[in-house]
Amino acid sequence: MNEYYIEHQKILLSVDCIIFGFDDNKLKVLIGHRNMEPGRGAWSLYGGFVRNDESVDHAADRTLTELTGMKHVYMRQVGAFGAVDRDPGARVVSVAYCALINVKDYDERLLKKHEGQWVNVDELPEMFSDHQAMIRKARQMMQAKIKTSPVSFQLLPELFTLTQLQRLYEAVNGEEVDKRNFRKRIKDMDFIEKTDLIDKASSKRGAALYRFNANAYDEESKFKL
Amino acid sequence: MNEYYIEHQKILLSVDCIIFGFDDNKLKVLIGHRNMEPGRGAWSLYGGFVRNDESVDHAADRTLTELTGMKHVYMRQVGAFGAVDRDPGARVVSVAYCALINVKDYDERLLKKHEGQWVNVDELPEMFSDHQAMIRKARQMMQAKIKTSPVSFQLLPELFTLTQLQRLYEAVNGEEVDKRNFRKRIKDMDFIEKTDLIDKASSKRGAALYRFNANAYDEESKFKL
DNA sequence: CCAAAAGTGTTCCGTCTACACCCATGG
DNA sequence: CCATGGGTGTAGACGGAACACTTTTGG
Repeated sequence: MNEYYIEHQKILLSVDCIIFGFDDNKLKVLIGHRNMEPGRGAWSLYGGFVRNDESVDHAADRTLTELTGMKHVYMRQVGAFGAVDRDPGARVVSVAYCALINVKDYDERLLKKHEGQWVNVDELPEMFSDHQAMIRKARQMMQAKIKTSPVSFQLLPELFTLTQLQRLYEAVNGEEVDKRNFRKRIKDMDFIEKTDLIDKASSKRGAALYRFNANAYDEESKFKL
Repeated sequence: MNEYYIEHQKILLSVDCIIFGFDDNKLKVLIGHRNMEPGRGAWSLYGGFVRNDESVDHAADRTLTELTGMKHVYMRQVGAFGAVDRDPGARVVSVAYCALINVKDYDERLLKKHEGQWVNVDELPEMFSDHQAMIRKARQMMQAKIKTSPVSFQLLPELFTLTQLQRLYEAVNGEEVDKRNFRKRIKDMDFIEKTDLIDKASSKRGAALYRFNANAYDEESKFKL
């Protein structure tokens, strides 16, 4: 009986990437126009089919690299989306992945070639299939993660100011927090290191630049924002 | 180029169920012997292939019902497992689901027919493929969930004592908690209702039986254990 | 009568929250 | 000289953790 279904199963497997970035104090997601029928032209996440000789994780990495030129990016599985009619053209089950990138780091030309657009995660357009639901789920994951593990730094340049970090935190969670309390929590985490450098771009006085020291951070470190 | 991969994709899609139960103050998982080559006879989760005309979620429900006779069971997706060589016989990607059932509720005959075995989640045998990893991930999800949402009641009979609930909580998290503090937290949750009934099975004195009132519990209720 | 589980409050300590003013500088 | 964002400390409220004894009853 199992053999019967194996022989006749006609399900395609794809991946979709929810690529988050942080810019202009807003959490953004990178989307594009779908380049296949059905639904050609609709707003869509970037995705692709899983190849026979690669893992599902690898398919997601590859999709991201093809789009941005970036490698070794922080990426986590969001989940499988498997409704029968989620793709009107064929039976396609898709595994969604969430990637966090620094908006300044990708290859501009590649992005232009693919006509990628950064959109505010709170102002999504109509999108193909269940892609909005994928983004919502990814954002929830992100909100949970950012409080207890040092993922925020993936969205920032190597050197950042505490105000940038705070604005990022606020953008992800959709609410403002007290500056003094926020900075107090940062001080408790030794692996967020103050450098001697000053960023003069954001203010006249200048703000100290910080760096996340991944080596100093390890399993027993407490992360709490 | 996409078309090329669609045509040639040879990936099968299955589901696997991590079925948790609570018995003898231990968290258990229901496993069986694999009934297919390769790996026939190895310890394995219950699973099956996704049909062309059903959602992935539905495939998981169906698998559980075929095994236990139970419907409308609490079930959540754990994630997709997609390593290339995870199944030595074919390219199979599997979506794992976690189900919580009350050990007394399933159909004994069906379970016997399938030769299901409850094993302590802390003492798993060698298992087929990545099934141990699936169980570990499901357990982590469970530990996170049980603290903030009322899933524990899925593992208990409708009427239960506070000691049972506490032992369950301890079994999931692998550590003991203080009885008085635990009961204080229960008192704060109005949707955990004390009944007039007394359970005499567990002690000479008898213990009050409680019930989870799902109607009284709603979105704005706070759940914190 | 005693073993075994049920049931019950208070104190302490650490953590989180609320809150307002001075500083440095470019224009 | 002033507008703009950077930087700093304290007091009070709240929530979590530690902790021990009495009750009931079957055997």
